[in-house]
Amino acid sequence: MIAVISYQFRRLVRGAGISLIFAVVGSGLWYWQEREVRDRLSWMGVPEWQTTSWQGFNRVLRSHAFLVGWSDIRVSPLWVSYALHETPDAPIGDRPHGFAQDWRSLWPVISDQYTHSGYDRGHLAPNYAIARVHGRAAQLDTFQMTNITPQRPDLNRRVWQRLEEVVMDDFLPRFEQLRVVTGPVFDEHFMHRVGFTQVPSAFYKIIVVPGEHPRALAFLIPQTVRGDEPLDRFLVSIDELEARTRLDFFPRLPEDVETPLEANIETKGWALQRVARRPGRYQ
DNA sequence: TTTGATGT
Repeated sequence: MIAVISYQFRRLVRGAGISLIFAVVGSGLWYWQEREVRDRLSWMGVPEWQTTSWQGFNRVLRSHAFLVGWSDIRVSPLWVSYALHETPDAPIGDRPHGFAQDWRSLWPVISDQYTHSGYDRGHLAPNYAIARVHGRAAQLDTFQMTNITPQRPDLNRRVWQRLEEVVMDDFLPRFEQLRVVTGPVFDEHFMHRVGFTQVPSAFYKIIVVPGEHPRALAFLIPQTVRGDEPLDRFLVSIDELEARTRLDFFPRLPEDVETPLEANIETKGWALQRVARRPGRYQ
């Protein structure tokens, strides 16, 4: 009798041990692969939230060519991170007709909620840039609703479009490699929602030239723009964006590099005066 | 060829 119990017990222990090995090896592989993907799609670590406030809490959603820091509280991305490199000219895929619900958002975020809201479905990871550099599957990912935020048409179709065009037509040929972090800025006195999604009061975009001596340009653009403003009017320091978003950008950057890069607005070498007033393609 | 959307 005792012999039978002890045999079954040993079998149970052995089974548990094998399960544990699978769990450890499996999660180790997941962690290693996830870290590799994050390094490829971000720069110097994904944005971290300041632990003293709930506003920055987010979880990382991974797509083919970009990462999304998703907030279940704002029902919105807080940041989107992607990499760009020069590619030969080739036709890109057709613009898809609609926007897809993303099963990873806890609350249902549906394209219809934007209809007649007065806000565009504004891309954070841009359709054209991602399609050009990363191909069709990545392009389709940008039409997931977790990559979309409510943007006023004069921002989305004019200033934001002009900025994204300058990134692809000027900054990328000039520097060959770029890392971009972009996202919304919220104002606690402006609590309007589209569906479940909180409407941002402004948007930021940080463009980084990686390397031993990194450069960075940061923009903060309010919803209320007319559309024809010179782009350099919206330049800010990364420190200011960190104060407004309660995020810590590039947490793995060594402090002696981070301090000047994030405190200063350094425009030398970007040839901004040549592109800041370039007219948009629409309206 | 090719950069944003809307709505019929």
